[in-house]
Amino acid sequence: MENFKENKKFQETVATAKTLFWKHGIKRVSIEEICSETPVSKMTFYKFFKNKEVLAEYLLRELLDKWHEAYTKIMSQDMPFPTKIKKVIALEQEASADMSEEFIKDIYNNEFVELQKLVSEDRNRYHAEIAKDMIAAQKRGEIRKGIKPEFILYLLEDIGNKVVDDKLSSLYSSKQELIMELTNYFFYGIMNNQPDA
Amino acid sequence: MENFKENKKFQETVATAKTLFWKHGIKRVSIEEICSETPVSKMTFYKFFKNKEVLAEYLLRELLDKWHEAYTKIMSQDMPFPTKIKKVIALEQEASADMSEEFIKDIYNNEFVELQKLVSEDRNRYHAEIAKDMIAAQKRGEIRKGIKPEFILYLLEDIGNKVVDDKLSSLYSSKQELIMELTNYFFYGIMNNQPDA
DNA sequence: TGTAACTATACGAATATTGTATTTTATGTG
DNA sequence: CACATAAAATACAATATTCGTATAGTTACA
Repeated sequence: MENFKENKKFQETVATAKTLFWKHGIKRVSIEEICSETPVSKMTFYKFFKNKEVLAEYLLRELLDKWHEAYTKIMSQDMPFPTKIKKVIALEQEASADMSEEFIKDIYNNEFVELQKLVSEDRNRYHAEIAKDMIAAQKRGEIRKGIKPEFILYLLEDIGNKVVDDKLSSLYSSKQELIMELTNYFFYGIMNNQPDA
Repeated sequence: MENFKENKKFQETVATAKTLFWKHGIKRVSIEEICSETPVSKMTFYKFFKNKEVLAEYLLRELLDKWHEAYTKIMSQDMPFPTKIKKVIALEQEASADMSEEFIKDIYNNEFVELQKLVSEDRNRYHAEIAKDMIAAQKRGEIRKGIKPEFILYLLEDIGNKVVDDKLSSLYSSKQELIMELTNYFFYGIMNNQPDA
């Protein structure tokens, strides 16, 4: 696959797709809509991406990489642990701010198998890293001594499951809200000293 | 046409449609989606509505009637004119709060001719009424003496045009924002004593 | 049991979308 | 200029989706 990242038309196409996907989800947006909005001809589009899902994959990968980079940066900084946690939570919030319910649904729900795979693989990877950071924090006394590292990993997995739990989801008006709640619950729940809300 | 307003399935169908239309606009929502979400069979749907646009018409008429009722109520109350204006503006805001950009686009833009007709007819009707109220307010000294009644009507028409002006729209991140700005501009612009923001 | 309201299923027709092929039109670049 | 490159425009077959209707089956219930 060629690398089009410097290509102007490519960048414009990706930008349009991001706007539309974030607003309406993936299913409700057609390739032709992306093309006419950009504007770019359909032929050029297919030069860049095999199909709509591959484009969504590209965007999602971009998002996850950015998230990971920001997370690593926060964790590597020299600041109190609770401050880091707050920043990580804010990061989460920021990333999902302009994301529609529909977009998240399209990723978690149905037909886009590759996207689900991408997200779940990434989750595993990042969870391992987060767990590592948490264990290190525990050694430094920032996380309660009583918690087993395996339990932290378990909790992270569990959050992933809870996000797609319909019963729990129905208690919240949006997935973002639920994700925030779970993120808060996780980080504050394991911390040594509860910070002020 | 039969009157189904007491029918439970009818009410459920209308409720689902409202949720979906308000979120995604009209074009992006299919009849089948409304049916499976409600849930109601397609046959029953077509018993209620000839097609999607007729359903949207029903919802829009409901909305416009409610708006009008609330407006009349505010205007008939005994309170200072600036307070009324504020309430009317708040009403406008409230009505469009959970409405997506997409829904407004679908009404103003393109293919749904009947909806546009409905809105423009209503606009004329309500404009006449608003103008009447404004002229009465002017008689009571609540609106600047210098303003001609015809100018008020002209302004109201003008607002309708500005809403669909792409050049102006591009200055705002959403149609709602633009509509609010214009509504504010109109009401505050003609008032006798500028109320505190 | 009968009837009214609704569902389930199936289906043809219309539309929309996808993905590709072919031909034109710009846009540089030596 | 001439040539190469990139993109646009157009057209098109293959699918997929959506629409609207017909028919048969189910449920609720007086």
